[in-house]
Amino acid sequence: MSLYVYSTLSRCKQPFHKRPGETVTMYVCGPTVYKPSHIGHMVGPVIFDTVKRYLSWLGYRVTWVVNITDVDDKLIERARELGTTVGALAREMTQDYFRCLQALNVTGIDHFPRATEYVPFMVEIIQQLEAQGYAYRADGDVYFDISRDPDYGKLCHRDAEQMAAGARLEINPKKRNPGDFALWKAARPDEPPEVRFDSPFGPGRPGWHIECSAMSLRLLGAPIDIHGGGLDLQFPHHENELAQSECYTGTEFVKIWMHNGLLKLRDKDGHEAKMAGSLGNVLNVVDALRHLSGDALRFFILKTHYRTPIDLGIWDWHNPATPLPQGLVEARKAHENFVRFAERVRAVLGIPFDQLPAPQRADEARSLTHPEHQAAFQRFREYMDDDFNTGGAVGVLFELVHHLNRLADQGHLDDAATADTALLQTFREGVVLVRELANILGLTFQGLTTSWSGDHHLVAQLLQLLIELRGQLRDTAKTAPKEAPLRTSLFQLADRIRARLHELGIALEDRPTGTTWRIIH
RNA sequence: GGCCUCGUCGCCAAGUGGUAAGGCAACGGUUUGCAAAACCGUCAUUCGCCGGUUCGAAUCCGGCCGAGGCCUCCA
Repeated sequence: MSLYVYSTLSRCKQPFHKRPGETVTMYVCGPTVYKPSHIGHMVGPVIFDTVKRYLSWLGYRVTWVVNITDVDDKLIERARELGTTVGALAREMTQDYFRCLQALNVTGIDHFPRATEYVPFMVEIIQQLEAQGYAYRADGDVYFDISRDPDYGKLCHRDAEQMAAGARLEINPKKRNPGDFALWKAARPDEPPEVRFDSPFGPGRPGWHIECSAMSLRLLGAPIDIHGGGLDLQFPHHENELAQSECYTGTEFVKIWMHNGLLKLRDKDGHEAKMAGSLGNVLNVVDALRHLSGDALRFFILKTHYRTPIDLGIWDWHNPATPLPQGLVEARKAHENFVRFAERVRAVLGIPFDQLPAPQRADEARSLTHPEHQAAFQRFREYMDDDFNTGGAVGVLFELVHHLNRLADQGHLDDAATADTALLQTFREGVVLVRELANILGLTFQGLTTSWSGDHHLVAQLLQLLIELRGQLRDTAKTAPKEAPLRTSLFQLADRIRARLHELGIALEDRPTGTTWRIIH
């Protein structure tokens, strides 16, 4: 059993080039912090967080860097629109990004370098590229000359001629080749001084691609084991980053290029499109989290293999009555299985699911006595070893939960007085396994808890009171004679309370062991 | 025009040479005062279409049809 990972460069799954115990470096292109994050921005972080979790579980020591682009055309423009500074806008949007990551349980990022902090090193790289003849100055700008790099185009399998042939871009007369790209952009008089940096080439600011080269090389060094990002970054961003980095260092830049699929959705007429600000069909993370838990959103991302476009289904995004795309509504329903399971576990074992101790590493001692548990463990690992197939892994989790529910039913585990102790032991073993595997995926099995802006504790107490009173109604009704009108009306009253709460987004479940409540939307 | 994906049950989705995981929805049943939940059972002889290779193909090859991404900022 060993890990295989698909690389965009080789176009095939290749055996992972390091052994457990070794250090793995990972760099993923982060956001330009000029707008609140939409759910598409979370796909990469969730996937690579899961990659790190799995690698760590296998025993690798992973260092993961995600950059923050805090100087850029869009940022300048947006700050001007809002009448604020680039710095203030960037700080605010960076905070939004961090909150989103936290909500999705993305905890593995070790460094968040900001582009503006690495300008001197970028200048250094550009100077050397120029000295080596890979770059040329033109009117205050500095461009990378792709014709000097024989490897240019190897990541995306394109060559300059092809690109020139299909060129829709108007040719910048300063460039020697149409495919040349800016390493340094000369300052323009209409730009605020805060985005103007001094350099040997004159005042200006770095081009888009150079920042990732600088931050990844400085913090991780070449070769980086895993470089990730969205599929849309493949060209030109990663192609250019690769070219300039290898020309600068003279060595291999990246071992494995991983690209995740993009979010897609369908409008009312059934036309497919990706989610993009330019199309107006974006769903901000904070808006999504009003209607489903961060864990449910993470689950939604993970249930599809990372290289496949993730299908949000139909979404009438202009209609306030449909705050969520169909795919998220269904993911929330599917995820409820996990939430209910976690509640049951807490009721049976007396420990919240996300506080259960479970092995953190693959080589940690664990005894799986039940064949079903052994098989699940095996299959989960095979899926994850096969290019991080989280979709298959999630399936294993569902099967395990189903199996454990059956055990709990058979052993009457919900009621301590009647519980079968042998089955309880098996149940505990299985639950710990679920917890271990869920943790690799970063899933906590938590449902929606933050619907109310008010006092959560008070709400919980009021609900408890309501449940208690309703329980008395039902108890009275049950003891009343079968045909008594009182019995019927009391039950009707109890049902009405339950129905009304359901409309408010609270589900009541009457179990033999008592009534429980849960927020459903 | 060039490069590249994808098309598996009503919907989502795993499976990439050995005879179709899983989830949602739906339908029976157990249970319940009734629900809900949980459990039991049913739910693709078939993987866009047509050919080919093979003992054997959803999986490989060719063609066709359909959807999408990138080539300009984009996770």
